[in-house]
Amino acid sequence: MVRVHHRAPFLLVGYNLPTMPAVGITPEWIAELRRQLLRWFELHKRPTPWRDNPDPYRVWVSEIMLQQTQTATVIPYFERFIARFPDVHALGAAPLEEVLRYWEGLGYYARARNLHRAAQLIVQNGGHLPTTAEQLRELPGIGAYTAGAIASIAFGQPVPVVDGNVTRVLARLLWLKGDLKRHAAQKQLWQLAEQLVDPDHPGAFNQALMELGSTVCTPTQPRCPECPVTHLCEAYRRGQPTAVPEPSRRIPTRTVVDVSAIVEREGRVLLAQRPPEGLWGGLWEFPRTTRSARESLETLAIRAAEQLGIQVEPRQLLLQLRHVVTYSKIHLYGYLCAWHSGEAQCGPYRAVAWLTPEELQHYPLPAPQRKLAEALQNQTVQGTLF
DNA sequence: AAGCCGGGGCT
DNA sequence: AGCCCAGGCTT
Repeated sequence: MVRVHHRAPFLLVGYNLPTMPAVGITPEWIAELRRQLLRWFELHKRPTPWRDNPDPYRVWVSEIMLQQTQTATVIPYFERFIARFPDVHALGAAPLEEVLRYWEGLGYYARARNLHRAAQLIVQNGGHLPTTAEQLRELPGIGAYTAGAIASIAFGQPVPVVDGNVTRVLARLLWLKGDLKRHAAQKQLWQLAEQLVDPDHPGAFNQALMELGSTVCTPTQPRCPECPVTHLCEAYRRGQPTAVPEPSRRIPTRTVVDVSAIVEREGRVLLAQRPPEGLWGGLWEFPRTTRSARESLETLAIRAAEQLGIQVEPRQLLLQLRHVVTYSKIHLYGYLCAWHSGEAQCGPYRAVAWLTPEELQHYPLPAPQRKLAEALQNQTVQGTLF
């Protein structure tokens, strides 16, 4: 016998997939979860431009931007992007370089490249987004999560979504132990979410689950007093809301030093374009390289200059140092292999250009490089090494 | 299954 | 200054 408003009996069994509860998800429990989440969401959802006007194209753009990026960060980017590319036709017709310029600062630039490619595919197929998760999934940049999000939010399809927020909320509600990033666990979470999603309000339900995860059921400091479903939450009942989900293995990080060379000539600065794929693909940057942080600054600067193929000339060359943390390896990004009489040729870089400060505005740069460009314009670049 | 993308938030 | 976060894609 299970009573509503009372903890359902959880029984953790470990025969095959020990992360999943065998008992506890009753129809009453699900109905109460839906009711409470939908009510809470209606009261507490953050106003966003894509919620104010959820046409499929806008939902799509917002969901791509929201991958790995928080809502507050996305909003101003979304508004600028939509103002310039108001529909799929405008996006498909625009040059990639301009799309990247509007994406500048958001990171993960493959998202912009895929969005652009997908827009062109959609235009070729009549200009309408597919309406089912399965069909959406075929577009570049749309995986299981984004397909479910667009299908449920924009088209009202009763399909689930599982992202990091949903994973965390479900782990806490149902006390799911183990590494939930593993494929077997993710598969189970999708099945679970499929059972839970409200068939009458799939978009609101999915957004409610994610919104709860991002504003209340947060990773390190959950605001349980503000949570509408503590009475359904096993982690809360145990008094250990942050004990689940358990952390998964992390790739160790290393500190490296990132060196940019600012080469000026007759009021122009030297920029290089990165290869179309990989880190900062297709973006431009001041010629730069990275080296192990263990070397002395002097050695580092000399080696960096050699690496960039630039002869050290005190008045022309400025090296800006910045510490960065990468995931697992030290990147060596690109180099200029020749530098003579105003001509610069490049190795892994795709192209080089001498740009005036005005022209610099129209080229997509990674966020740290844009900051350097702005510092250069404001004449605040200091720390000359030579 | 594991690693690569790259910003921002938090401590 | 360093740790944490995370969907899609490649290998």
